[in-house]
Amino acid sequence: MSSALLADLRARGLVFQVAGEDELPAWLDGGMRTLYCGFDPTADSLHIGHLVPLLMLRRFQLAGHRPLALVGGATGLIGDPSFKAQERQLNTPEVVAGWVDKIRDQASRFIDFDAGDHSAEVVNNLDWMAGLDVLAFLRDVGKHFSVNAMIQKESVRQRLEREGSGLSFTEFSYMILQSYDFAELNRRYGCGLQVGGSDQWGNITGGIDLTRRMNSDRVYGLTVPLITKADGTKFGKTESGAVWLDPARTSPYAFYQFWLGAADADVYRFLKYFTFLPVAEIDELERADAERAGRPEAQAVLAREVTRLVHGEEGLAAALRITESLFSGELGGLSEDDFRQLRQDGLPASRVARGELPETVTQMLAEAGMAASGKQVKDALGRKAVLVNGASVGWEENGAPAEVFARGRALFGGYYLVRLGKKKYHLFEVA
RNA sequence: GGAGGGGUUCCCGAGUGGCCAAAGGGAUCAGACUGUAAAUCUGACGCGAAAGCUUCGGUGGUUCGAAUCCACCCCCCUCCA
Repeated sequence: MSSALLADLRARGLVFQVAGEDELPAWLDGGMRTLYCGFDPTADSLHIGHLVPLLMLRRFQLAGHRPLALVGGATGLIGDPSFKAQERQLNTPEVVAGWVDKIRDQASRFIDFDAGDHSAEVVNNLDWMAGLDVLAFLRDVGKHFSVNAMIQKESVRQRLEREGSGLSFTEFSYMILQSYDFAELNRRYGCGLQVGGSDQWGNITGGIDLTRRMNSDRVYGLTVPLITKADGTKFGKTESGAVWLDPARTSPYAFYQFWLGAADADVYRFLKYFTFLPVAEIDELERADAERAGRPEAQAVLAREVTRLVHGEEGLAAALRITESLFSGELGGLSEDDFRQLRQDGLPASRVARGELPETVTQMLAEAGMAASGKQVKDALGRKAVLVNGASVGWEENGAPAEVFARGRALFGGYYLVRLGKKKYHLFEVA
């Protein structure tokens, strides 16, 4: 059942490195296997950079295996130095503990906890690390690690070689902690495979070695590739920062828009990475798009699929509702109810008292978060790139927000849909 | 403990007394072109509507004037012990 899974993963380009390549297919075919992937709490939400490994767990579960999602309550207190340019700031245990809870809930949505013998589980490495005493750790675990080998790892090389940065013992030890996780999960759950991002290769192989030494068991590792964009810029960033999985941080609408904006050069790859659509279907879509010459459909498919995966049917419906009303036609078609709905569905919105309008339009839009600074709004105003309920606003009106947001220009008494540039919308309610 | 090197605007990285809100590149934002693409071209890019205000690790000082000079402090790196 599982060589087929591996073949599919390869076809999707999801396999970057494999530890134990020769035996892994047979091992997977040999029955239900347990695998894990770790997620360190470095914020109160996961972001789309975590999506590929998260979906990986699900892919394995769908193929009949048992996934463990590990939340790094302990490792999150230390900080992974892998390929990081600088030493990281430590977070307090209270803060990390709070993040652990949130991330546990998020990760849980992607795996099935009610799947019989291959039901997923969420584990926290703080459970076995918290009670570990230093001497036991150094004697029983540390003794298996060769510093000579550790400093050879590519993941820390930069920190060791580059002038201007350093590596504390704390972060250097991270690899040992993660390795110990693997050995511990192997002991507790018979876990035999760790998946992770390509930056985790060093940590994964460390765990494989430790498991062999401590448990005399042969275990495997698999990394997924780093997601890149054809234009060389970093994947997963928008002007407002990371794209989060938490709807309170990145609304389903913004999430949907992010994927919709995928470049042609990336979109078919992304479909393979981030959706469960069969590869053949994706290839067919690519062919059709190429023939059509014009606007491709792939972005819409990608946005729909991934938004549904992360935010469910309801989140997707909300995203589509907003997208359609904003980008495909007349605002006139919207009812007062629709405006309320838009706000609820995640369109950025704010409420201002009519008596408390700021002195300038730039101030108003910047404060609403439509632009990083008033300067940017100024630029947009000067280029006729600001529309209020469809009507262009010029720089000369900057000093008169009361006129720009006059009652007579409102929709349904107090709604002003402001557009800045081509894609940024904000709903103002002036009462 | 000793010797040396370094901390500049989101990032990289110039800048050693006025011409510096600070070169250049990247990222980002806006415009044109388009498909809510890509590439390209244009403009913006510390904050502010403006007057003006606040920056170059920190604190003091020298000077008409400092990112640039001096003192002390903090942090980082390299080598030696």
